[in-house]
Amino acid sequence: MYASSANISERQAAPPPLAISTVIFALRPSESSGRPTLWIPLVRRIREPFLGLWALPGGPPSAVESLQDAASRNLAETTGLAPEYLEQLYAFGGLHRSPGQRVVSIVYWALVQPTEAAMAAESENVKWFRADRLGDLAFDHQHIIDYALGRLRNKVAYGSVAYHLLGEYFTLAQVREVYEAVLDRELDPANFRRELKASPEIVETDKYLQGGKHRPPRLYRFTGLPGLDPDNRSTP
Amino acid sequence: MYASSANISERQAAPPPLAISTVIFALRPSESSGRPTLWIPLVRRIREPFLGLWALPGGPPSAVESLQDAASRNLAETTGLAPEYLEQLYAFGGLHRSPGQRVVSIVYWALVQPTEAAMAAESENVKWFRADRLGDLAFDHQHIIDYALGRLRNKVAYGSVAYHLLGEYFTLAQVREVYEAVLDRELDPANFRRELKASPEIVETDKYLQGGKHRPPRLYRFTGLPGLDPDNRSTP
DNA sequence: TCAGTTATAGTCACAGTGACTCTAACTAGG
DNA sequence: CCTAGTTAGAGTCACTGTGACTATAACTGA
Repeated sequence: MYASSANISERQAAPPPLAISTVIFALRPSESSGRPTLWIPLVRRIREPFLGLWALPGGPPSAVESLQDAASRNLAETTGLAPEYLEQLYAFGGLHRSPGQRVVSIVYWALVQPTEAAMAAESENVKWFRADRLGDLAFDHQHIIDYALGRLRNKVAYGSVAYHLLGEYFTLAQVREVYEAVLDRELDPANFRRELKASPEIVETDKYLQGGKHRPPRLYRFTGLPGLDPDNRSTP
Repeated sequence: MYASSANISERQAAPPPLAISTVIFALRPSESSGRPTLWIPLVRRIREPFLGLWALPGGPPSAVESLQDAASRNLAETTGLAPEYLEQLYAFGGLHRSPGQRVVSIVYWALVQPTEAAMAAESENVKWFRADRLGDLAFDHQHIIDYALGRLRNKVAYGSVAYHLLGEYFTLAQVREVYEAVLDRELDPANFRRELKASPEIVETDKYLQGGKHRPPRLYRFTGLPGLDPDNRSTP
């Protein structure tokens, strides 16, 4: 009775087309406050559906690259950047995500460093937006970005992922600003510093950041693993 | 320069075929100790590649069902059961997962209740195995199961997912046995009980479990949400 | 030289938790 | 009926991590 299910496994129906998309996060100073905020690059739709609207960068995976390589590639193509952190987010496969044909999207999310992000390529059809001020997006991309933001917040709160949004050297106050921007709440500077100093992945350097109007803060480095798909490091 | 990337998004190459697979967990008493252990149903391959080996239940999604519905369906087809908990695990898309054609598998993981699992359908080509004694599996399915086990452990340790492996009524000691089986270490009964009693999702009933050789323990119920894809509850 | 600002160290009270002890309530066997 | 054995379940104690807060250090700019 149930044995026939093994047959079903290999019946070939018309497979839904597959796409890879990537939510790319980087920090940029806010125009108003100057404090770091999250930004996301989007590409303009140049055909129907949703012609003219902004959408996540993406496309079909080529036959000779892994899913992660496809994500990495469309990140490079839209921004010219290499990701500091890249991880699979979720596979979205609802029936009505795209008008007309049904598409299954495997979505990745990436973090890139601000120094690079500042000089990232922009053009008529590629533009960066503040993550909290996106306007109308194509498809279900607003929903996907919300989901990615949730994951980012979760990973920042419980993991050691915030450093991938910073450069090689950073002050503890800069790390705190990243946490505050992502989690959207203020943190006690003294307690936050105590917590970071307890982490073995954060090491002191003998450099200091000069140029402020106050006592120069010490610079630190992150010595944890580079964050390329930690969930899937050994997956073929 | 980068604007052309928007074109790439829609160039149509031959898309890799898509499959949905499901890792299904249930508790059964161990033959030796009688304590609960994790079991997984597998289906026998009835064609090449890997003819005769055991594999995860799965198949292509039909054009008219969501990915989760497809997972739910092949769960019903192989075991005759409805999942108590069902969540997306990961999309595996390496180039060499399957000899010959490249396949992208979106894998779900499920928990089913032991009362049902005990009477689950078995046949020549569908059989349950202890999760820690599987033997040689087809494709990369051993790797996928290891990954699912890691996720299960993590969710048990930090979430409230263990109850979906139990029936409606359970004693606190039974919950502890589930934790011990999944996490593979012993837990202090008194402290564990204190922790559970602090959780508002676990409520006392006025029933007791009779039939032991000792003081009858009180039965409790879980009042949290049913665990059908909490990550994706509102995703189209 | 002093005011302003941030860095950095330190203190205190409290909540959560691991290890442990003690009593309650049942069954089984004589 | 009594006692030993077993698990249920309550409670204690010391330690640790953490939020709130205070105090001092080191710089800049007027």
